[in-house]
Amino acid sequence: MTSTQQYLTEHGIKPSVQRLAIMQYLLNNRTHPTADEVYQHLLPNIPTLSKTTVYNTMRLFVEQGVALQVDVDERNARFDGVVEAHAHFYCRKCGCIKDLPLPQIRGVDPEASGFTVEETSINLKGICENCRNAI
Amino acid sequence: MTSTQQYLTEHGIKPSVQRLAIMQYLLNNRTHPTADEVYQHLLPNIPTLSKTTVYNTMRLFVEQGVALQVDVDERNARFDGVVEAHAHFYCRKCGCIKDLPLPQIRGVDPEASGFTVEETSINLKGICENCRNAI
DNA sequence: CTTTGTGCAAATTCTTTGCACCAAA
DNA sequence: TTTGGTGCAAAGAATTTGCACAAAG
Repeated sequence: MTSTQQYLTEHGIKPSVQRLAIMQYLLNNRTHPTADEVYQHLLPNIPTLSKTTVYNTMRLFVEQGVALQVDVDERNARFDGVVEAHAHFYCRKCGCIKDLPLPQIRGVDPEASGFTVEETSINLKGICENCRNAI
Repeated sequence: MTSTQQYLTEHGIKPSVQRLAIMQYLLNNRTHPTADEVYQHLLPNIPTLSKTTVYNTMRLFVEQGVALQVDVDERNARFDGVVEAHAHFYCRKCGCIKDLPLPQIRGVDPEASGFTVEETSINLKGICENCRNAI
């Protein structure tokens, strides 16, 4: 049983009140929230919280590998505290984002979960051939 | 040999000068350009072109299924005239986007093409269970 | 003390909207 | 003449930046 505080420390992140609250929120609410959603939900508990801090913290989390930025909603950046490999399903009607275990993607019935899939995208990120050779 | 004009017409798009030029650009330059890149490249030939028209046209193209919006670059929307299923590789250093045939993704050596893959994301879009049942 | 985190306000950037003019059928 | 396309200017929205204050070791 590793505490959130330990978790952050192990990843080189100093655990401030704000950072702990944001990470807790990401882990407890797996809704892939926007920066604003995180901000709105934490504001009652941390009245001095600013959106800048949420953005700063999200960037730090992504850099340190304890969060992912999900690029499925073209309007807002969304963040995910689950860093294990999995796929995302984005609903065009209500805007929700659901997790899908990877084996399910390759299964016989991609819509077994009740989703109507209209589009699938696979995006890789890294360093391209040219940039790698240029080092 | 289907002309671009026929191609647009077949998909319910009236082929104006601007629309033809934009579709030609997408098909000839498979660089997944941003709206601004399309605008800048076409401006010399169509001096009255406005960015609004580029955005309008891109939305129309995506709606009519002759272009895709690629969500791999968190800063800008990018567009792709190739609508056949394929994956994208985004280079974090130079910002280029390369196409990858789907079979390559599942192959033994994902980096055979010379890319260093740091992150893979699979995103589905459609209608979720709740929204489908709510109709 | 010294370093790092926080947060306000302003700036930046991308995209959309409102509206008027233009073009084609 | 009516419909739809184009484009300018302005608005809107998400995110970043500059800077000063606060907190922690």
